[in-house]
Amino acid sequence: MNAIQKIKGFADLFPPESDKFTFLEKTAREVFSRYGFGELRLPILEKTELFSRGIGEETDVVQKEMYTFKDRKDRSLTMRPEATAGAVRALVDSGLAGKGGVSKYFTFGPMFRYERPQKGRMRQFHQINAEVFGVASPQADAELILMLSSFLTAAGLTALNFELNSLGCHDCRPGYKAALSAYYASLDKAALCADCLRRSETNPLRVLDCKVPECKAATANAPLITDHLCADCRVHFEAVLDVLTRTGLTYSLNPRLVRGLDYYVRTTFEVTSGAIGSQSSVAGGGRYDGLVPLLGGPQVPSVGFACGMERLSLLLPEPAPARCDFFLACLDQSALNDALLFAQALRDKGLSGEVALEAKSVKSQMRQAGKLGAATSFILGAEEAASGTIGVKDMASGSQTSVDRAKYLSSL
RNA sequence: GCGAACGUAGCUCAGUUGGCAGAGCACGCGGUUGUGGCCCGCGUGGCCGUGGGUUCAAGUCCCAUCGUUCGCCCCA
Repeated sequence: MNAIQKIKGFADLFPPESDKFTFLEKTAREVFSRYGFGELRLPILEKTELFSRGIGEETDVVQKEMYTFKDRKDRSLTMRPEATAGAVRALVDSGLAGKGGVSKYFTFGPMFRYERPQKGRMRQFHQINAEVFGVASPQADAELILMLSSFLTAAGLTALNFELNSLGCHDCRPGYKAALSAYYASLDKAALCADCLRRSETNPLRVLDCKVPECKAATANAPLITDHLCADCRVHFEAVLDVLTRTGLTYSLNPRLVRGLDYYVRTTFEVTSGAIGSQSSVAGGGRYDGLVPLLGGPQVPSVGFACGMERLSLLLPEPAPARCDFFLACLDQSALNDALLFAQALRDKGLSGEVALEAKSVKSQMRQAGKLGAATSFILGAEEAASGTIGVKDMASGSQTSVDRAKYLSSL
């Protein structure tokens, strides 16, 4: 029989890789709960329309990256490519959106995008998301960014860059886009790369984020969004920055920070690392005040972020091996059951360890005990089985004694 | 969707101008009665990614295909 392989861009996570994911989730839970966030568990499959409407029909994600298929009743369904649209749908669906007040949720889970895999980019990847619904204030943005920062710090990730920008709102962004288009029109046609020539029509903001040196040079003097913000947007952005500055968070302003999803307004931010290859963004987010109404709900201002677990995981050190209190070596086939029962009793007392499940040579069993880093080895052979005793060897010193099994257990 | 590199033992990788499939690690057994780490000996383990082609002969050369990796793009 031929073996069946996993599909491209999908990964099986074994320890210690899976331990890193568990650690990230545990850390996120602890930190987020200090900020009053509750866990939201969302479906992975949604109606396709949720994403095409929520993320934006013209975005790359919707145009060419979604896992979309028909179900048995011919409905178009999509494996979620991101979490925010689903979270908003859940909010509206459940009636919470109409209730007023503030809702704060985090959610973990897999996302799916049909892209060419590379370092830090999988077709199934995992995010930690947090969303705040119902507050328009800049303090909500600032608190969320601080929470993200606290989480990353708690996870031991410190060499990260925080970049912030404001994309303006539906009042001031059109004026800025017009100024930008006028600027591109004034440039020599050869000044931009082929991609950017196209983008200057389709997505003028994206040109600012191009990494091609000629484009960087050509846009060096381009008008900046931060010079075109309306008064409200400017005040909002400055309030966010004021809080972050006063907490001592190191950040940089990046007026060229453009995010690929249509729904962002005002504050946007990104956290990057220089240590994980070309997919350097480990977290990103921003304010999306228009999304809830776009998905059929009332006007509910919102702000959120997403963290890429695979990318964070690349920055995490190898976790320490699990503590091993004991290894129970069994030297005689006939004593295997007694060995297992003794190990069970030790584990019931809260100890961690392993027991021989087959009677291999003493040497190999002791080697295994050493390899596991067991603090203590127990040795159970025919002699001990008959007399109700067991050998107890301290692995660090090598000294060994014989004890009565029942008495030993009751002394723990 | 585009580009480049790479697929040989469980893992990391050698393999010459085409000529009997290799090492290290890991695993198993042993180095005098039932005791780990260091050291030593022996052993298990391979459709050389897959399918064609060239050749007396292919891991090696050619074509195709699948997969992996790193970029582009995009984003977390």
